[in-house]
Amino acid sequence: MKPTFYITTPIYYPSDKLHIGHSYTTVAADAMARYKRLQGYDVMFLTGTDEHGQKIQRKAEAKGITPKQYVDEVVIGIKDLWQLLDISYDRFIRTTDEHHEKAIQHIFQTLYDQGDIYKSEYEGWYCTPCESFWTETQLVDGKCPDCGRAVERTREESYFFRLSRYQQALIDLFEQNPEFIQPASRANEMLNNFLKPGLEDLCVSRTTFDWGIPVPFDPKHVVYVWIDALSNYITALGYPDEPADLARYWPADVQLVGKEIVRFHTIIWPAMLMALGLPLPKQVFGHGWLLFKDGKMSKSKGNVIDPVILCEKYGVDAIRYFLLREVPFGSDGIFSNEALINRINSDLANDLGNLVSRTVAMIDKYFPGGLPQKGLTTELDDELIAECLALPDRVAAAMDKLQFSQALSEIWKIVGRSNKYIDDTAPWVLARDLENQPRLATVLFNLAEAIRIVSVLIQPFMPGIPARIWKTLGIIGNPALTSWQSASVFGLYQAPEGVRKAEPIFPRIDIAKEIAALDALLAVPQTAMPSSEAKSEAAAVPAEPAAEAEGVALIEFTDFLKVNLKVGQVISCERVKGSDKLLCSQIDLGQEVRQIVSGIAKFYQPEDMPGRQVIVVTNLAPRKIRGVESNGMLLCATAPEGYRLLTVDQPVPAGSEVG
RNA sequence: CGCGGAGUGGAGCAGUUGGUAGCUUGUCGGGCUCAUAACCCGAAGGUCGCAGGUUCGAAUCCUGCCUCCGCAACCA
Repeated sequence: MKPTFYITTPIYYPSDKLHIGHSYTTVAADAMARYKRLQGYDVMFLTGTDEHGQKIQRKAEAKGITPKQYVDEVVIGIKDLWQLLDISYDRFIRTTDEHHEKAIQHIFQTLYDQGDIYKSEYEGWYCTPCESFWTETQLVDGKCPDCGRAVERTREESYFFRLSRYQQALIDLFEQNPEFIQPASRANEMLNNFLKPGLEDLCVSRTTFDWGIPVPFDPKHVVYVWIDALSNYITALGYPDEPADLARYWPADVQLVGKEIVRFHTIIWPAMLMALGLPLPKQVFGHGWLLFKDGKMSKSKGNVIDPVILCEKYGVDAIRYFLLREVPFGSDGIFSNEALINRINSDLANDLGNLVSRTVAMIDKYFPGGLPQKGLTTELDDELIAECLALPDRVAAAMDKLQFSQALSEIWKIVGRSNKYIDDTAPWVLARDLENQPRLATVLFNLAEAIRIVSVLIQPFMPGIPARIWKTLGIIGNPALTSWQSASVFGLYQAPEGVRKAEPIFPRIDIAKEIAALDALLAVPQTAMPSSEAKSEAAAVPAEPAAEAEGVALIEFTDFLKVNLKVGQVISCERVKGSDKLLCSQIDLGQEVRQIVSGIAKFYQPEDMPGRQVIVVTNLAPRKIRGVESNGMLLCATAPEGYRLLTVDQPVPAGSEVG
């Protein structure tokens, strides 16, 4: 029987459009799954969606459809995205699947029956209009952080999971299994921040919304995200009533998560499994984030990168290559259009693509009838051959640690070595003399062979390109030359029908032109109108339901007129005490002076503010922020470099209408 | 003193059983012409955040400090 390999991604929350960060995790998981399959493992690669909760319920209500209708639409888009990115998942779980819902009820009941879940009261501050609970620390100036109105101390009946019971077992787990959390530094974070200070029992039900799985014995409660979502990794395998796959694949070999949810996956999840008497996953890998030059990617900064657009422009394989090569898996990395294009140009077009082109061109030119297999070998060949033979093990060593970047870097050393080999052997010089034919044949044979080995080994990372290389090398449809095992042998190449010259597999990109186009495209990802270049497929592309939910609907002119905008002049400005983001300004609006609080302290100094003319929304409901009353809003552009205040290009009287 | 991460040639990064500081990209010079103005070679460029300490020897260990970033409450 084949050895098994079970790998998971988190299940994604379909309330927002997925961005490059989600793609990053999923592409990494896919590369690992493909690698293991090629090695001969019986692989189970699971991904899916976490579809319950208040936020989804509200989004659906806002659109006037049921939550289920809402998530059904979004899931179609997500699956299309995975198809676009060549994600080879074996199973896609949705927490609204009937089997999952039953399994969750079973888990909840089991934990309750054995005393791991108990009923108690959740004490907090309740805002009646918002129907929301808040903790002490979430309150703003003692008021509801959503609406600013008064909250009342309330107790809500809730079910709790006895997380505290597993504290010592978790500490032991961390200390005795350094492999459990990767990278290791994250284990310390968990130990110091959460485990050693002491674990509190976890509230695992809610009564404030009903889009969720009902607690079986108390249906006014729904199961909260912890048990509902985390359990997907076992319910997807049929737990509890169809245990065949569970027995086959559980425990998971590795569970990939972003670093922001390491805590849930290494504390709550193992505790739940302990309570259920199930083995723990062998490893949880918390990878880093893709950041921008100015920090984390987020919608509020308006710089979410759309994977769909990138794939259309550069091809899936190039994007996957960039994601896996640019940043060591586990660390944070910076995403920029320049970095992307530089990678594509130097690694893919110049190094690999050009190597294939020049090799195929020479074989075609010097041996149009086909390459003789054997020729004259010299010492110049030894190093290339030795490095090719050593490559598969190096790749395997890196992959087994999920070091995709390192694995690719090893492969590219051979690409570089091959380019150098061409210079060392100078085939065009050999070609001048018929006597050198045997030597020339060997040189080109070795090059074809090195390319063949590289093409086999890049399959996990770039699912599409290898076949194109095989076609041009004339070895497509010959499994003996393209199997994973064949990468460990040097000397297999043969192409009875000769090579076939083809278009470059990775065309070079004109940097300056592309950067400008990309910046323009990606700067407005939220709008309903894709630019002409993206339009062709964006219309057919999945992410639409989510995009709509982002509120891009057209409004009537009369709606626009509801917003009252005026030009104001800043009279004075000071920091809001105890905040590092807020400035409080007195603004002259002609008829009156307004106090307005803005989150721009990172980008503007209080002393630089007086005298500035700004655009003010004057008819916003007053709101206390950090205890300071704010009567309006200053309009800002959210540039990659930070917020930039809107202003007028010539001074105008304070209080001038904008419209 | 809330928690955590990071500071290495222009940029992005490697670099822990402490022993002459590496890679990619960029710049400059040279070579080649099979190839996607691609490829190959060479050069310039760093007191490894700062200050102490341990050591024969520290980017690497210890102490203190500085700066940046993320998380946590504040961006109407």
